[in-house]
Amino acid sequence: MQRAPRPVVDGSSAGELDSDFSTAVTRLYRRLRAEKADDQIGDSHRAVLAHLVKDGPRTLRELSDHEHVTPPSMNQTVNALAEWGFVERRGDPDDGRKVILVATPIGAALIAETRRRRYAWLNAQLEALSVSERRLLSAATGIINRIADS
Amino acid sequence: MQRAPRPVVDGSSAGELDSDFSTAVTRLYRRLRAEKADDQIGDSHRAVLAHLVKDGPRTLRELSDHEHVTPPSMNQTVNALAEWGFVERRGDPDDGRKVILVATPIGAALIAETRRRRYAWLNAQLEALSVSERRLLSAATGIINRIADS
DNA sequence: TATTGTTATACTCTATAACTATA
DNA sequence: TATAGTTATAGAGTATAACAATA
Repeated sequence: MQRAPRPVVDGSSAGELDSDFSTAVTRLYRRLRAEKADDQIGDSHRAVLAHLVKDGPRTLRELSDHEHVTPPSMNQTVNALAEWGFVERRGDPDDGRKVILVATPIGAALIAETRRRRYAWLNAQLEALSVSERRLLSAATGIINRIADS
Repeated sequence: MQRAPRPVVDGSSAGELDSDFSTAVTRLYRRLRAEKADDQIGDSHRAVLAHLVKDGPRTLRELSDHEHVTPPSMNQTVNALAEWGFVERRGDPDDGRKVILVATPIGAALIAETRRRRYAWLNAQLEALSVSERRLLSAATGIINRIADS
């Protein structure tokens, strides 16, 4: 069997990147989740609430698209957030089918407080990087978001 | 209440990065999982099998440390892989307590085949990037792995 | 008919607690 | 006593299928 050609190893060819990059993202995701384990609110719930706080009210469909989960799945997440008093369901005056999800003041406060506490571990890792490495990660963050949204 | 100071916005300060970076990683993880959904083998199982194929035999503890999950959790993953014939359990001749997990030829073939098929979506996204953006992501991959391992 | 949201249900992954075997 | 692995069980998050209400 012929070996796959791998002339370039600096990451400038896409074939080199895919599995390495994918694996790295997956492993960091698990690590982040492990670090943030015993928090008030789970990771999925927090992501949705933070999105609502940051970017304003959204419909269920918009939320499920944004987080790349199915509408029923998002509905359960929203149910929990509503039960806890962190979001409110409001009808859309223009379209009776739609439901607008809005973060409550309590929800916004939770996100603010969580941000202060929650990223302690990651923040420490980032502090340990050089300035140029942080700039690099910052630039990578933009690219990663673009890929996630495409 | 006083606003948190945010003089630098180019990502060179760690405080800017934490939540943005964390959110980006989480969202890309979900997107990757959504893309890879109907595959022969789940994401967690694949990661373990790929690790064994790439880096050779490992003990259960080594695997659970590497993937940042608990040993019982990893044990279930390994049980499934063993049932499917993708890994084999072997005793350690030097330490009767240890079990060495080894990828079988079938397991290695699955990873090879999966690599060809599985990253189609991500690969297409990466192809669409410029060479310098790919270099940037490649460099970021190293940093991400370092953070995940620390 | 198509779209939005919802309910019911099941599956995957991971965790904690408790146990066995070996060092 | 400590460590490696395992079993039993539970919880979180997500998916699919089926349904209701509105456009």
